[in-house]
Parts: sequence; structure tokens; C-alpha cells
Amino acid sequence: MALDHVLLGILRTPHSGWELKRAFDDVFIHFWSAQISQIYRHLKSLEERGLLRSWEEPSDKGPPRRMYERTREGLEELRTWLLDGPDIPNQRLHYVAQTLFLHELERREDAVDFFEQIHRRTQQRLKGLESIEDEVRSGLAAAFADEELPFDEICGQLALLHGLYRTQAVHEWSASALRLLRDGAGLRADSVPTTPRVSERGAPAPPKRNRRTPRKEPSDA
Amino acid sequence: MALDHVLLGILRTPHSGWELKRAFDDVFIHFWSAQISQIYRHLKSLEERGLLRSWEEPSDKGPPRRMYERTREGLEELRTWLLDGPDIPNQRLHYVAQTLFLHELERREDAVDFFEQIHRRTQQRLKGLESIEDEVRSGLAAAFADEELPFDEICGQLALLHGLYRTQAVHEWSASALRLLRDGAGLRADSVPTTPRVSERGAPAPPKRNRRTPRKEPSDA
DNA sequence: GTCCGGTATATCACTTGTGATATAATCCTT
DNA sequence: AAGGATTATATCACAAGTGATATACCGGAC
Repeated sequence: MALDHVLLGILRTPHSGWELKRAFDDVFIHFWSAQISQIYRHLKSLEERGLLRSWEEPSDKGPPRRMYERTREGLEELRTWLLDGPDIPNQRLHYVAQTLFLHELERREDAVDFFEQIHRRTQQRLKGLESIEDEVRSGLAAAFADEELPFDEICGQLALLHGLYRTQAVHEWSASALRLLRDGAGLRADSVPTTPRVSERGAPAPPKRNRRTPRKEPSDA
Repeated sequence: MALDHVLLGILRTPHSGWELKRAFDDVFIHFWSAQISQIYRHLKSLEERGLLRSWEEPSDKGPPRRMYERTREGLEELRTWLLDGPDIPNQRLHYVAQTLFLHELERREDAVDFFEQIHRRTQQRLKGLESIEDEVRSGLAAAFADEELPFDEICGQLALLHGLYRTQAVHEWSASALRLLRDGAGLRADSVPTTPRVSERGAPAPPKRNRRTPRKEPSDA
């Protein structure tokens, strides 16, 4: 189970269940969510399996809390997960499914509104991400200057960078959708610049309808 | 429940449970997955709720099959979902979580290997997406020529376009990761071109460590 | 003719995730 | 001193998703 592994990853240093809950609500929210009830269940089972150890500690505020930390076996389990390669299960992208059915709306403006909401949302997130961008650039600068960032910080920056790239993609997508629905224009200006192209196209081909192209591989994200 | 709505969207035209299963395995696989057992369960409950009707039909091959089609109430339910705005629940991006813990691996080459696997995967998918790109361009050409594409086809193309943008983002991200891990270089050349910038930066700032910036909004994808 | 693979429906046990609630200690305000 | 907010753990019922399996019909290969 993936949540198990995420907990093992965080529990390099001791955390209580409550601290883990806050971590999921705050910093990890962009790529993981977990309820407190779920966290407790998994902590318990991980300890039973010997992958975590725990002890009680007095708390400054509130009742005593139980701290968890991973064991040697826990680290081994985590490494096994990482060495297994990228874990990319099928996603359920609700808003893409919605996109596919938007034509069922009676008023076309409602579809425009749908994409405007996505656009605003990603816009706002991108604004918040500016600080992250600075952080990543700084990290990079340090790496360049042979300051040699600690590897764990590099990993953290890569995770942040992922959020930036992804959000930009969704943002640009919603912009394309709005251009298409409002003006008839579609793809972004620098359309598909990095796709490795086999063929070069001249004039666009006529529309081919009713073409079904079954694809079997799961999605990449 | 979102699967309910996806089924209602597809069942504009009659499908059997088995056909739906194939649709999820083939065309919808990039943004939705569903097991056959789950599909049957939902078909049954949707019919009980009056959102679907069904009838039996003889099959060319195999036993007779039960066909489902949505009712007027089913369409209303679907529209309610769409008008509610983009449905963007928190995602669990396993591979991003893995990224964050990659420093636990003993050999740094294993981390490089991790990103190479993602890179190859997105590369391959992008290759398959070329045909989609053609399709979208064609559709666009038609829209420009005032051929006025049917709205439902535009929606389909937008869903495909989403896959393209997203996969490109993940592909470029893995490329950045590989540059950073292998050469010390990081961001893609045209780094962050579309982010709306408030401030313009000159020389990169020194690294700021141990900065915790809690963020509360869920991720956009 | 029987075995296999594809079509088709259905059920079950299990795992994972969500939402609500109970309990309790501590601190701060009124 | 009472009440509320915060910290903290725990359990329950439920919803959603997965995997395995049973049943059965049909056509083609051997």
C-alpha cells in the first residue's frame, strides 16, 4: 500500500499521528491526502509489522502523544518500493471526464464558465508557486556553484518542480480551451514544441471522424 | 459519486456492461479506470434510482446482454454535476511521493534510473499521442474554416488535448530532473515562460533553507 | 466432440478511504 | 469557574474500489 510507504518515508524522523495529519493537510496536500483516521489505522498496522517503533512522550499542550519512527526494516521496505520503479496507477481525473460531457449542457456559456473556473484556479496556484520557483532556482544556483545541495533537498525541489510543470500544463490547457470555445482558435502559440516529431506536416489534413484508436497503456500522471 | 456521472455521460447511447468495461480499458484509460464488478454495481443502483433504463438484447456472440441507456432524469443528474463546476478532488500522485524519498536510496544511479523510466514512459506515450495531435489540429482547421465542428467532438478533442499537455509536462519534468541529477543543470531552457510574473528577477538569490510554507488549497490535477 | 478463448453477467471477500463522533488534557478568555 | 479552542488518540459505520471466482453461451481449432 502506497500510504504505508509515504508514512515510512516521512518517519525517518519521529512524528506523532497528529503531526502527520498536519503534514498531509499542509505540505503534502498537492500530491497526497489522508484522513487522520486512516493515518492511525496505518500507523498501528505498520508497527505490528515491525516497520515502525513507537513510544509515548509528554506534550507541551494537550495530552501525551505517541511518537512513531521507522525501523531498519521500515527503511528496507521503503527502498523496495522505490527500487520497484515509478508507481503510476490509473488516475481518476474527474474534471477531464466532465470535459468530455460538457456538450450536454444547454448553454455553451456554461462550458466556457467551466474552463474559466479551472483557469482562475490554476492562475491562483501558479501565483503561490512563484516562491517555490525562486526556491528551486536558488537550489539550482547552489548546485551550479558546486555548493552541492544535500540530495534530500534536491528531491524536495524536484517534487515542487513537478507541481509547477503540471499546474502550468493544466493552466495552458484551460487557456487553449477558452480560445477554442470563444474565438475558434485553439492550441497555444508554441504548440507542442517538445514532442519528438517523426513526420513534418504541411497543410492540416481534413477532419477524420469516427476514428477509434484503442490505447492500452495507463496514463502518465 | 463520480463514476455514476461518468456512466451517465457515456450512456447517452445504449451500452452493455461489457461494452462499458471495454471502453474503460481502451479509450477512457487515460483519465479513468473502473473494474467490471464496480460497473455492474453502479449500473444496478443507477437503474434503481431511475437514472438509467435497461432491456435485454440477443448478442451475436455469447449470451444475451442487458443494454443500458440513461433516462431524462439521468441527463438532469449529469447536468447538475457539470454545472457544479470542475470536480478536482485531491489526487494521490504516488510517483511524486516517491520522488520526495529518492534520497533514501543507497546508489544515486538508482534515482537517475527512476527518472529515466518516467522519461521513457512519457516519451512513448507522446509518440502515441502524435496521431491525436493531428486529429486535434484537423478539428481546429475545421473550426477555423467555419465548418463548425459538432460541440461533442470539440469536447472530445479537448479531453485528448489535456492528455497531451499533461504528458508533455511530466516528460519535461523528468528531463529537468535528469539534467539536474546528471549534469547539475536543471530547469528546461524556456523555463517557466507562461507563468504570470509579478516580479522580474536578476541574479538568483542565495538558497534559503528550512523555509516552511504551508499551503491549504488542493492540487490542480 | 471437446477444449479454448472471447463474450457476458453476477457475486463475494477484502482493502482502502471518508466522515462522524467520543474522549481527554491543556490553555486562554470571560 | 465555565466555556471554547487546540492538541491528541481512537473507533465506528459507511462508501468506493480491487481481485477472484462462478456461471453460461458461442464459435473455431484440433
